[in-house]
Amino acid sequence: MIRIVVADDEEMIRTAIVSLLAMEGDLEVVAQADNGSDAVSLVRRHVPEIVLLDLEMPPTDGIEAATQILRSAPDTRAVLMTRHARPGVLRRAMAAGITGFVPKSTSVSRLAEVLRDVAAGRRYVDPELAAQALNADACPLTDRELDALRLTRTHASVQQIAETLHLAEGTVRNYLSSAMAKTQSESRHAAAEVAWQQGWI
Amino acid sequence: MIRIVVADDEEMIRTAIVSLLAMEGDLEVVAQADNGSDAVSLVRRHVPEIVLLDLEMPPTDGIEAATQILRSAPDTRAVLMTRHARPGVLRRAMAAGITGFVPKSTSVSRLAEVLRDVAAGRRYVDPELAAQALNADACPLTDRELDALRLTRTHASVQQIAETLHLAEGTVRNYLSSAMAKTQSESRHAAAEVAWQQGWI
DNA sequence: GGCGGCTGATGACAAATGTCATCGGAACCG
DNA sequence: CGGTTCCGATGACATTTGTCATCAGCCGCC
Repeated sequence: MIRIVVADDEEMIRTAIVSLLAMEGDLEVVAQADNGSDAVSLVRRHVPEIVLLDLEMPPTDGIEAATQILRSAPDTRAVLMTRHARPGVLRRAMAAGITGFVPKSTSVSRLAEVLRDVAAGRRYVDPELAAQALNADACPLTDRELDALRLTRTHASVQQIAETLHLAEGTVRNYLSSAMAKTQSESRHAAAEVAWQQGWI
Repeated sequence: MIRIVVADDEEMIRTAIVSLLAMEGDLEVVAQADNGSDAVSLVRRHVPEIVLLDLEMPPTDGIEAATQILRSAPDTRAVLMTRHARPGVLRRAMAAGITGFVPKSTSVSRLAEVLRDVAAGRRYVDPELAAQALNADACPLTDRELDALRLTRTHASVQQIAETLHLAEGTVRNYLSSAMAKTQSESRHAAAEVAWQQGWI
């Protein structure tokens, strides 16, 4: 029996996945969570073979949850699911030590196969995603540029960004200007969008 | 046998829903689509009792698809599912003539019950959503203000918005300024976000 | 018939944003 | 040691964006 903890904030899909996985005979869902931090504590309690994590889970996202889980339960293998497969995310997820990565364009029966593979010690990365990630450009942006873009996505003004980062306004403008040039965008908002789409932030 | 067409762009959840509904005995999924326009033509072909539509489906969203479906197949009843239940959306969906509205925080078994209710001629609206919608403020924005905000969400500049809408730049600035005042926002981007969160666009 | 709201526009002005050149310090690498 | 890159800053400047007053036509409504 392969013991699994499932975390996804969307009830409908989580319950659907759990029901279908439960019918697979060799898979047992021992606990489920609707957010990242619950997932961390549930894994600590149940120590399953596999934890299946949604990437998009506010406030703690899947990669962050996986990082914490793999630190406290190094024998548990983490498999990430994602809705929108942004290229750079795979790179960050691999760096966090995850074992499997599937897009939500996978059927649940296929997912079950992947979970068996992972339990058997193999890794699984969706080939489409892997190809994307290999073709993807490495992030050309510096840490501070990424900081400024992250805050831009929250609709903050340059002044607010400067305050938050404890920088001068002009410095923030410089970072954003540089980020816009690197992403060939015409506004900081568009640049932030590009960085997001690429999975850089 | 209740005949159903299901449309959701997310494969994993669509296949999961379809599998679980199929086990219900009295429900039969006769076709499925991963976008709005396919859903419209499938309903035209199969003329099911019910069409189950995801709200968030690019490029044609669920409300738009429902509108077209109910025009060409007035006997089919439309049920909308949504991930993020923005208050104003329910109002627009009801205006489009949908019969059921469920959030994706519903389990699939509960969904099956709702579909039976709807097939039996009843309406179903998630009570949580209904309460939200009743408390929600009516949209204070004019059509043109909404147009400008919609384009703002795509990170277009004022100039680009003006070109797209065939307006003078100054006019667009006026609309946006007015929208910002009505939404108590400090930038057009924030105003667009508010309008989106409220379900006005 | 007048009032109010929506649409569309203009002009003037202030504030925010983006561009560019330039500087200094720190860290890293060959 | 020198070169390069990142970080942080400044000042001057152009452009974009937002504000405000004002105007005109159109429509619906009392």
